[in-house]
Amino acid sequence: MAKPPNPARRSESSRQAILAATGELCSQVGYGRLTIEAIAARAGVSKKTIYRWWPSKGAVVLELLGETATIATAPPDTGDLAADLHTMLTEIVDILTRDSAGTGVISEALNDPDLARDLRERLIQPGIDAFKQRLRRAQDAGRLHPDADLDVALDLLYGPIYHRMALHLGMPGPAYLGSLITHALRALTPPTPH
Amino acid sequence: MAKPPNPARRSESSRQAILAATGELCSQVGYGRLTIEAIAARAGVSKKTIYRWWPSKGAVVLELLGETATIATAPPDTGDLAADLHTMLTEIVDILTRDSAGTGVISEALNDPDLARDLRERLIQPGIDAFKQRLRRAQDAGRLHPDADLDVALDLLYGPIYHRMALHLGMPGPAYLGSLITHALRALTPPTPH
Amino acid sequence: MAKPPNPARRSESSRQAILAATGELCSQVGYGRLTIEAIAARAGVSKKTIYRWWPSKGAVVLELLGETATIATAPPDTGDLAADLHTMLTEIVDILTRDSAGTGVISEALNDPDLARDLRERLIQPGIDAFKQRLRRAQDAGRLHPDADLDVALDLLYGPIYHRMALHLGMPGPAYLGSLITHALRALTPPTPH
Amino acid sequence: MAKPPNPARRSESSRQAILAATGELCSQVGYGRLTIEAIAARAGVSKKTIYRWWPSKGAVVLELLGETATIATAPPDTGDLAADLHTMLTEIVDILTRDSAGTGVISEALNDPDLARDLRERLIQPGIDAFKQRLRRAQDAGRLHPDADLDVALDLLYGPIYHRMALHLGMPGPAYLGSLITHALRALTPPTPH
DNA sequence: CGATAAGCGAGACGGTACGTCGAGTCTTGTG
DNA sequence: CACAAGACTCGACGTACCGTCTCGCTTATCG
Repeated sequence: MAKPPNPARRSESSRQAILAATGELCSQVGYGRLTIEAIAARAGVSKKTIYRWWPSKGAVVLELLGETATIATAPPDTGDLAADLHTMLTEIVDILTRDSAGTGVISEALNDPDLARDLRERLIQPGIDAFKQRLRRAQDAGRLHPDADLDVALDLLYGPIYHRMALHLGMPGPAYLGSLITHALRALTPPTPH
Repeated sequence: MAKPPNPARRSESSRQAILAATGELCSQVGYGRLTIEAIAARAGVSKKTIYRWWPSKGAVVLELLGETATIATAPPDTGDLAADLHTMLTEIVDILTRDSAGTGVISEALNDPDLARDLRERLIQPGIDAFKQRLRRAQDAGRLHPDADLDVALDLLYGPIYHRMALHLGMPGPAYLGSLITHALRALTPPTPH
Repeated sequence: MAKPPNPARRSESSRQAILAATGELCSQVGYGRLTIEAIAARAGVSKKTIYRWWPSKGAVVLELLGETATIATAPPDTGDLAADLHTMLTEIVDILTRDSAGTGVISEALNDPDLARDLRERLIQPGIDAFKQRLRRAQDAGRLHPDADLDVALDLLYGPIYHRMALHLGMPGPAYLGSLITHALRALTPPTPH
Repeated sequence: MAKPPNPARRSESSRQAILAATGELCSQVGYGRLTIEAIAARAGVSKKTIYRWWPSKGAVVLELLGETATIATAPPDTGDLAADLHTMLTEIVDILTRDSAGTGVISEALNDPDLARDLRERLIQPGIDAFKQRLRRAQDAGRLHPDADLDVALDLLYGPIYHRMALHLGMPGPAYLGSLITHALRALTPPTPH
């Protein structure tokens, strides 16, 4: 029945227009008030064209985020672990602070399992992999305890950001971020030999 | 113009019926598919009555959570800090796992500043206060570093839960929670004198 | 069941306030947009008080019309039949032109048999009786054909007014009214003996 | 802003279903209790589709009347003026008696200038034109006074019907209609030469 | 190289829920 | 017990978007 469209014949210009319109509207009215109807109108595109390629507005914004993001790239490695972590965390904070697209997709995904899966697979997991990769290097360099659980590390470092976002406790500034990193590393670092 | 109704004349039975209906529907169809229309119908109540006392469906569910919650109560204090933290964290995990009401309100609040404020003031802040109160006792008992920043402690302990919730990384089980607590405490504990 | 209230204890001041408010609102917003709610608010009266004494907004306006009207009084009799008819018809035209109360009640009565009955019995029938009384005098004076049907006379004289009102053909001015009277009387007058 | 829809793409089947449902409901519950909601439900049509093409329920019923009506057609001309008038007047009486659609639209139009204009232009004026055309022929044939004012004729003949409708005096039967026609013609006919 | 099938814009369609309005009823407290 | 105040249920309003569905119109393969 549901015959999937042929991606080869897809109009790239329409795709671009849709993502552009989505971005503009999202900054103007916020993710909550964003509608497919408005995106189509602003992009000069048929609603059908949007529904042909995306299952929901969340999926469109997700793709927009993927377009913009530098997240999934290789982690920075300056040799200074704390500084690199600071860079990585700051990027997430920026995304969640910049406009409502980031928090919007996260909020939508909380009620939409399909979107949640896409979000995790396309944006989150690559970021996690990069993070772990960087930490493993630090571990190899003896900077972290050799038995340190990297999942725990992930939670300790990224957790505070999402905690503060979810409960509106104020996004962490650079200094506070530094403090968090210090504490987290202390939990993961082998006791300094005296 | 918009004259606020007189709370003294409010029908308590309607309020109860609305909250009950909200709870039932939320478990049945999930927060996302919950509608004011359905709540009114199931509660045998006029939509107007709902709109008279709550600004949005999120606000209704928030009040329902507040009704149910034991969160804001005094924190447990068995003397065993790690065990008490486990109890407190488990409660949050339960709330976020039980049904879609908890995550639903959080997701809604991400796009609705008014709801976000209510959520923080009515549910979150009391919990934070209780948490800090417990930690301060531990600090006084020398269990924590005297200079430990309790905000950092909060973030390190609760952050992982919201991190995993927001990104659908799987909610932490008791064991993993224990591991997190161990790590977090290590970051907050004075170095054991050798 | 439906226990009728005791008219003796009725508050005359409330009644006055309701009718006054009705009149003012009717001129301001028109019969169509008139609501019981607004009448109660403007009159400083409980909605219940209105419903206690009147079955519908149409009934209130009807009573207001009855209060204002001079219709039911004795017909003018200057001896000049045509002039007297002109006076009587002009009064109706005035009522239907002045504000939306007159046409409003008529329009409501078209869909509300109870109101229709009240309208006819309280306002219309007395007017008809007065009209016929005047015509009968003319008949006795030989001014009309002795066999003339007064119902027909009523229809011929008043019909045009309601015709033009109902179909929005423009209410007749004094001159046109005169022409109508002339024609109607011609139909009712005995052929002049040659 | 308010972009009018493209009539070319209009669904004729929806239009038919709407008018049919309107007719059925109007006979069943009467014009007063007719609602757009019920029409949409019965017609299996979205409310939006009704609002897209009609401004109000009155407009829908008006179109239904226009669909049904034979009014605007050429007037009958059997050579017998009185008989032809009887035919024409009877048709109006029938429409106003058949169901509540006719009186309903008239009552609505009394409070809605836009509907009133549509009613007059689409239904009434063509009927008036046909009526006058027939009378002009009678005039040419010497059956009416050459100076007779056809507007007066219209008022004298149709007026009684609307008078009795508006004031609920009982719709005229065939005999009474004949009597009215006789009288009206007497007012419009040249004095018979002796 | 011309048919033909696809994506496309436009936007009408059946739906669902929205948030508001007013009707008419009911409750509470006052005089 | 009539009244002012106003909360209540009910039902309809008119609107907004949803996601689906024709329509013609490119446009880009493939027989």
